[in-house]
Amino acid sequence: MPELPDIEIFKNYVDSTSLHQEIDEITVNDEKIMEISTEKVRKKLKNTTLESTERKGKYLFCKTGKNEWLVFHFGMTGKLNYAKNIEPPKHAHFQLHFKNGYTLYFINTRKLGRVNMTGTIADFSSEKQLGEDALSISKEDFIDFLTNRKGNLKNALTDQKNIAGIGNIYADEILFQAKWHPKACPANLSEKDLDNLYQIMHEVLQTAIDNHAEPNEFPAHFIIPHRKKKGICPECQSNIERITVSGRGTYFCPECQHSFSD
DNA sequence: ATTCTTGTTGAATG
DNA sequence: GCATTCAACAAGAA
Repeated sequence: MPELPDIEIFKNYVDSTSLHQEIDEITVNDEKIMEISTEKVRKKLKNTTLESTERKGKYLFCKTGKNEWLVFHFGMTGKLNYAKNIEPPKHAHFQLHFKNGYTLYFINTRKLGRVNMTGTIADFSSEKQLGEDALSISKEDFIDFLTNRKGNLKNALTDQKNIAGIGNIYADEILFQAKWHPKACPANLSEKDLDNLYQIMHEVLQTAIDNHAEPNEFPAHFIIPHRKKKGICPECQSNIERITVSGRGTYFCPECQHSFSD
């Protein structure tokens, strides 16, 4: 489930498995996921190492020994597996083979993930129009952005150009915790409401990371485990409703979540 | 069998 | 130029 908390877990995974080991070779099994040519990536990665990682929004950046960055975007079904002497996993369309015999498999069931490289994260961010990370954005920038924002609140939270990292699932969670209807108009939020929403955005994302982005480890008051047909609100036991907001399936509690401050 | 799905992009529409 | 909606990508789950 690759949104900000999931990518943070992937970052920790790369940090604890794949750093400081020389890369022997790469394998690309489907060019579709490559945003730059396989040959360029091969030339840049062979005989170097991954030295450190950064996450911004839903992107994972791995700094190489040559001072460039290998970039992963996980799409909707991307994940990583670091292993030795195994049958390559299904859909492991990109593979980094290390000289110690291990391979880092980039598994992308649906081919919506991407592999890229960049000189600097700043350049990459401007190319992709990537906004401030949701865990790094200042309260002032957050409030500035939502003040005068048109459209619905959920769409604003998932706009990667302004707040990077929140996707469909965590937007629903943040709005549930903040008790806002996903279609609420940002203009309905007072300064105090925006302040509160900012705090809750942080809390939800950090709590998810602390719980390994594993929904079945989430606190009982989270809506994510109940985000399904016939789901029951963990706060008031009402039936969770499903609607479409900005083209995405959206689950919310009609009793707890409102479009205006009380 | 049909519908839905964690994401992003670009075309079509109003 | 906007905001909004939809299709496309692809594979699998419900």
